[in-house]
Amino acid sequence: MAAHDDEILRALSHAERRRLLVLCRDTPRSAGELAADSHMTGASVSEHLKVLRKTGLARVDKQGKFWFYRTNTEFLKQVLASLEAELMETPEDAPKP
Amino acid sequence: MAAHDDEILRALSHAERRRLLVLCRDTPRSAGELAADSHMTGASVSEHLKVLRKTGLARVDKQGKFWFYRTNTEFLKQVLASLEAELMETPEDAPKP
DNA sequence: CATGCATTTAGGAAAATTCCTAAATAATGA
DNA sequence: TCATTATTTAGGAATTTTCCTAAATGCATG
Repeated sequence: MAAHDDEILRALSHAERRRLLVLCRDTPRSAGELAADSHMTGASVSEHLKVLRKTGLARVDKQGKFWFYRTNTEFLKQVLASLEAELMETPEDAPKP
Repeated sequence: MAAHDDEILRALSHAERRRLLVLCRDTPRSAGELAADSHMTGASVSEHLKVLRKTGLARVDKQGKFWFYRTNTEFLKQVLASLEAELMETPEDAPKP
């Protein structure tokens, strides 16, 4: 977990964005569907989705008028694993090169 | 991981604060020791320590002139576990009440 | 091509974050 | 008590975040 990954953790530190990640984890969802399910404006949801995209936590698949978002589950797993490694692992736990 | 815990994740989203948590994880460290080891001002380190205190991620033990900080490892573990649960768990994984 | 729908981007205001220097507080010990 | 050391808090500037409304873009279809 390097310093430049602060951005990824900051992305995870907002409840709306975590909610979006969960919604798009198993099923791709269109931006409109996600916005409809939110207390926020479509524009605001779109901004949150942009943050998730930019950090690599979500990907978008444009199909015609619709933008389908899906969580990048593998990457998310890696992020959580390396956060845990950084914070909890004792030096001996570190894998040998 | 409830909405009000955004603050905790935001605290984790800064490299300096994660660094402080690791330094104080196994050995309590005085604020001065932590500041000496940082590229930042003592005042700035103190602010970061305040954030860690406020979120419950670290605790302080005042011994005379020195304030010894130590990471609240148990709580940190819980935070990481519940973050993972919120993001990765399928509904069936959820423990029965 | 014109219209409409889905979505994003622009612009902007309010609030929060980050970092610094300087000043305040707390504890020690001569 | 006075000076010294350890640390925090105050104050402030620069930057970022968050949310909104309004305007722009992309795509499909009559």
